[in-house]
Amino acid sequence: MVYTVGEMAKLLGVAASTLRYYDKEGLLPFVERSSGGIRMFRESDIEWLQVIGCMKKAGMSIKDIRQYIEMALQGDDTIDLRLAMFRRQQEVLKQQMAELQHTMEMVDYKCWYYETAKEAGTVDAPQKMELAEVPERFRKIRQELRTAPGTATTI
Amino acid sequence: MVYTVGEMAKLLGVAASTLRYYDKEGLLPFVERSSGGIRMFRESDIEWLQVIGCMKKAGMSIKDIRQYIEMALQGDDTIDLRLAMFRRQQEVLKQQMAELQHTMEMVDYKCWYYETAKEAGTVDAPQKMELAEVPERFRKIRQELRTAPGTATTI
DNA sequence: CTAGAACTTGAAGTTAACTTTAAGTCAAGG
DNA sequence: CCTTGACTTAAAGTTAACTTCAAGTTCTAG
Repeated sequence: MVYTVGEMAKLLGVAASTLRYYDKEGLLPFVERSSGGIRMFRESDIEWLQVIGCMKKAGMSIKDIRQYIEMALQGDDTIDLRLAMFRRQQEVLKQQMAELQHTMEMVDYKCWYYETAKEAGTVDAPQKMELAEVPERFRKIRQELRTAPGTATTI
Repeated sequence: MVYTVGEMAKLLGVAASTLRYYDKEGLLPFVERSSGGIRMFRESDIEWLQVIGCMKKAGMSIKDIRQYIEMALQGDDTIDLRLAMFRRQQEVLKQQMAELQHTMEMVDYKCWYYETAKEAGTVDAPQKMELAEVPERFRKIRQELRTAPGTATTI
């Protein structure tokens, strides 16, 4: 089974123009063409496309992804390089996860903040509350929000 | 203690031009000016800036953030709206977290894939391995990578 | 009082990742 | 054979979020 660019785009849930753009940027050198020049995506190309999609979600640029594709096409000589690349990406993702966790704590705090404000009818309630009255799990983030990053708050 | 735009930028670890841009976009209506027109950031403005930073990390656009700032300046009438906004953002973050988790699984799989390839000296080793030989925790993601999204693989 | 660093603004420039347009080509059904 | 819809390319346009530039102003230290 082979697919045209439009069919593959539909299958993956992206725009056909995106796949053409990726091709132009050298991300799809493995896609073959018909005698008339039309792209023929093979079933096995789906894996390439899924990996590209995941690398994009991991925050990698088109340029970085092309490097990976080029390495992969070079064959077994680049296994070490590719392994190193994914190991580095693992670290990047861990970092992203920690940041996301932190952002979530802030949003949780803000939800509590506005729930408290709603009950009292004014933001003065949470805003002027003593730290000791604030639920324990929000104390750290509250302190953090009120000071510049990297500013130690311990006296 | 008040800060100029350059001092505040340094404190927060961003470019001064970024703060000026945010101001131009209406994100910093609370920042006062000296008689000569120079921005004077107050200690308490740090909290606003931290919240803006967190909202950005959560993937919100400048425009969305401005809406929040405008609501906050309107006072207690918009508490409900602001609460709804952060609740929605909570959902968005949960979704992001799930995606990041999934991306991580893919990268973990790829690390295993290239470690196995490295040992064997060829990517054929992991590529052509039977599903049963693949470590259990990578089977699902391997299947997923090899098929289009939403394609059920259970026969 | 003045030099110079840091501030001000508006406008233009940058970058990444697409998307759209225009002009033309291919392929399948009738 | 011919229509029609999907394909092709190159080139231009879009968008968000900044960054840089140019010309002028303010503040601080000597």
